[in-house]
Amino acid sequence: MIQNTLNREQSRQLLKALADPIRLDVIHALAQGERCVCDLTGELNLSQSKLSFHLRVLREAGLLTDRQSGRWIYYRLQPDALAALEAWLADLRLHCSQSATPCPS
Amino acid sequence: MIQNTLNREQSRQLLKALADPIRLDVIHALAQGERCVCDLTGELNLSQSKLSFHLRVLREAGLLTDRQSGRWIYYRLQPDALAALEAWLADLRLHCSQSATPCPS
DNA sequence: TTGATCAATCAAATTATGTTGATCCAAACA
DNA sequence: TGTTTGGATCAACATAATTTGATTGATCAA
Repeated sequence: MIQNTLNREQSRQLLKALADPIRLDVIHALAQGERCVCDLTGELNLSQSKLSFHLRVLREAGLLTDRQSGRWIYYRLQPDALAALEAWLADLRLHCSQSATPCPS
Repeated sequence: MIQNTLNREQSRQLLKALADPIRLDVIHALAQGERCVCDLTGELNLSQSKLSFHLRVLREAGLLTDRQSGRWIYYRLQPDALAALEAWLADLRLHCSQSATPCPS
């Protein structure tokens, strides 16, 4: 996530990845800092394959990055992705308060 | 959406509502200002019931408000909801770059 | 090496979401 | 009133996403 203006498809990917209760738990856990997968499994009380599935969704959306160290894999939030989404949302607000021209037009 | 700090469930509702291509089209159309349902149907080339379904999802999530004027119903974006989501995202970024303590801990 | 552990992946089953066409309701106007 | 129009809703169907349990690959320690 290098650029900071998202197109519609990119924003949808991010939103879809975030729009799940388990993935939000993961996001909130990682908002406190980087974590190992084995720690997350315990902290969030998830089966290994379930957590792995959701980590993949978040990673593929660009919201997480991972690094391996020995046997362990550490995940962390990608703040750029969050910032890009914030900017996208901010843009939406700019002109939205304009009233409609009355129907029938 | 009066408060501006969302809990996990509220943010999930907003994200889930946004995470759909048709609803993003609706959001983008309304980002330019208020619109009547009949205009949106034409603009986005959607069947009436399909649009109505998606408008309801967005409305119930708190992202849209509607007003009736005669036969027509006008929808507009609720900028507070977008702002609340932005604030929620910004919070997530604050401490996320802290490194993990190495496993085994 | 061998066995144990961390984590990713896969196929099958389940659950959740979205679509379609029909029907209903309320407002407007003849 | 009766009819038309804008829009919401419903049930049946179609599609997409998630969960589960089993399997695999890689790393490390004995």
